[in-house]
Amino acid sequence: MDAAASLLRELTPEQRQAVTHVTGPLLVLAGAGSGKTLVITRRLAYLVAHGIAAESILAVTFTNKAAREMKERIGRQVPADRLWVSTFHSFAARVLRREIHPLDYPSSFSIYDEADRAAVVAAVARELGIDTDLVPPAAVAAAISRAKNDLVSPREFEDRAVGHFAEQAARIYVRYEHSMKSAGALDFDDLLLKLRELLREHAGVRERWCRRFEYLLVDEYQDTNAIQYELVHLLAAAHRNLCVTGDPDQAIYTWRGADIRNILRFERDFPDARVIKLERNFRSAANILKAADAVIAHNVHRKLKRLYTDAPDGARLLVIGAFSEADEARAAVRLVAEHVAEGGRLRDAAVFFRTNALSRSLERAFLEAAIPYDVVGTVAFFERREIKDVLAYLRLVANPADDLSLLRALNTPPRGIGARTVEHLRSFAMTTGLTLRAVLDRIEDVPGLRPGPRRALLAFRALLVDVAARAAAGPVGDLIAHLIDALDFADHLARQAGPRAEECLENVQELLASAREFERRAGGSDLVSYLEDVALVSQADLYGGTEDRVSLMTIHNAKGLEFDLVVLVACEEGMLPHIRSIQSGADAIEEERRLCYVALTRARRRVCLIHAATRTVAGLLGSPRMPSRFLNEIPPEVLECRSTHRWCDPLPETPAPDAAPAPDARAAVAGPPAPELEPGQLVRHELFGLGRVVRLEGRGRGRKVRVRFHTAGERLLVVEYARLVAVT
DNA sequence: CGGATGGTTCTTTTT
DNA sequence: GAACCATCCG
Repeated sequence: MDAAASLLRELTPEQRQAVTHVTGPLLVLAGAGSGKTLVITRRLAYLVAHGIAAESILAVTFTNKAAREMKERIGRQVPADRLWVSTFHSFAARVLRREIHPLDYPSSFSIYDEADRAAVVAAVARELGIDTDLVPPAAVAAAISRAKNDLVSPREFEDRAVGHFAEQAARIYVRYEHSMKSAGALDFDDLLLKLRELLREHAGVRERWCRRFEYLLVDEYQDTNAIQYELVHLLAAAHRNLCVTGDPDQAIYTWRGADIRNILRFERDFPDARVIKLERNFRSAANILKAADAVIAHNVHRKLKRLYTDAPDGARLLVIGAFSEADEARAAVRLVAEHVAEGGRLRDAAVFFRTNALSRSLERAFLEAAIPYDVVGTVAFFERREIKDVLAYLRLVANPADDLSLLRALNTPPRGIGARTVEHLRSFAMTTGLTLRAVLDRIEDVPGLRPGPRRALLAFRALLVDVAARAAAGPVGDLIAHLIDALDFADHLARQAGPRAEECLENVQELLASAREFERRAGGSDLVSYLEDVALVSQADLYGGTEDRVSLMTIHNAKGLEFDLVVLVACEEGMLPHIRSIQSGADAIEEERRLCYVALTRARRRVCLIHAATRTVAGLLGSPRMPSRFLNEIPPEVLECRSTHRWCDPLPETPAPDAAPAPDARAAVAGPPAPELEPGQLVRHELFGLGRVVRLEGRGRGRKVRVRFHTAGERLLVVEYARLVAVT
């Protein structure tokens, strides 16, 4: 029992209670920074240490990354290989692979992401001859998603439809479902819905999984939606060994169907539930906590909760007024540079923003300052065009009914199959009720094809047959490598992507590497599970290498993370709270306030809030901007206000050697030793690609190098930070 | 058919 | 500023 005893070390009495609670319902209301993750991992390890079989435990987290980390942490204390830790969506997909048969789907079903759904909606709208100006596909896609979350079937949707948009959306919804079904495809909402259907209507399946998982834990319960709520209750109904954790003040996903009431009514759902509040904050300096507390206190619809800390006040929160977004970005860079100069590491600093578009000016500024950064999920890796192109072939092989993937692969790279040919194929498919893949097999019967396209189609079919054979024979990595080769993909990218070709090719190489990595991690190379893995990665999953870089991300992506320094940009009316929320009313404003709360409580030591007086939105300079109302909600005594004109120039100097950061931090920032540089030397920069050294300037730590990059133009970089690699 | 060109229209947050 | 489109020409 030594292992079990060590699991209780260094816990507060409340934390200990939560960890040692074994049977029956448990609600852990965990304030920001109160050690929630610690409690969850310790508790799961505690269960295993007390003889509960790991495979009978299911833990649901918000991202796959959180799942992986949690599993790893537990694994350090007890054997955790057989523990199921995953997101709702991954969990659903995993169960459906084994159980979906009664719903008349193939177990190799495709998973369609948001972009795929939009494409299907657009295609369906076109088929139905619907004017996409009056009925925008994006709005229809959103309406369909909302309907699914509210358990509204296409038929019910149709019955309720009032007005042109709703009526047309209803027609599209009906046809969309049909199209998904015949493609053997599920969208994100379907994953949860189909699992719900199975558990409700197929007693055998229900019993199997309810018996299998005797202990359930759901993290971030405040952000579960109605279907997730129902799934949890279906699975826990028999044994009621259900632990949920969360914080209503950190609910930031109501816009996609999450319902805070799920967590608020837990005690009513389970009157005998044990409720444990974790209110002591171990993360933030007291001033930061005071500010966050004061802001969130303005929310009316709220369960009262008080966070406290023994930590010292720390610095005041810095509020900076900038002129423009460029000015703001420079201020952010300067703050990060100062953090490093004071001995901090880049990986302990983060810049948060409300919308993705705001990352651009920041990226430019950090690039210019040659400070390495990581952007979490701007264009998510797996949504890149070249990646989706390659994956389309794999998806098609895994699920030949997947028409969307076929259409994508059909003429990428261009092989002489144009819109007219596609129309012939589609109308033949429509009249015969065949999938496009099946139409290819009967290409001889398709009327109206000219010899050129017909030959191209035959070649395409032969390619698919070849790829399918290889898929059956070898690992996914080999398959991708073969595809890149067989498609002449490098050549294709060079033609299609122009100056970005190299970057695209690198992405494709990265895909190959990730497939190999998957083979290692999963210990197998099953194509279907690889594609599932790919489809369900979240933006946050791809973030967080071991490298020392400053993090740039949306507040939503910051959930669950913590940093010494947090810079929050665009603290303006219209951005935070966002204009759309201002327009949609009080509840939306409260969610924006929770976002602000989440942002503030990520910080351990230092918070800087920046607002700009002007900002270009959609290429246009907007009207003057007001500082965010949330800034006014912070008590002035914990604030320090500045404007950039007294403060921001001159630009940050590289710290002098004697004022240098601690050796370990410096080493981390500097990375590998700089290569010997001289004019004419060919070098590679991680972001700018290949270039040639023009000139060296200065000496010592501040030494700079001017490089003319093939694609990124000429740039002046600090040698120490630029991480140039000499190319011979 | 495919690539290039120029015009138009957006931008909240994401599993 | 970029992503998406419609249109035109080789």
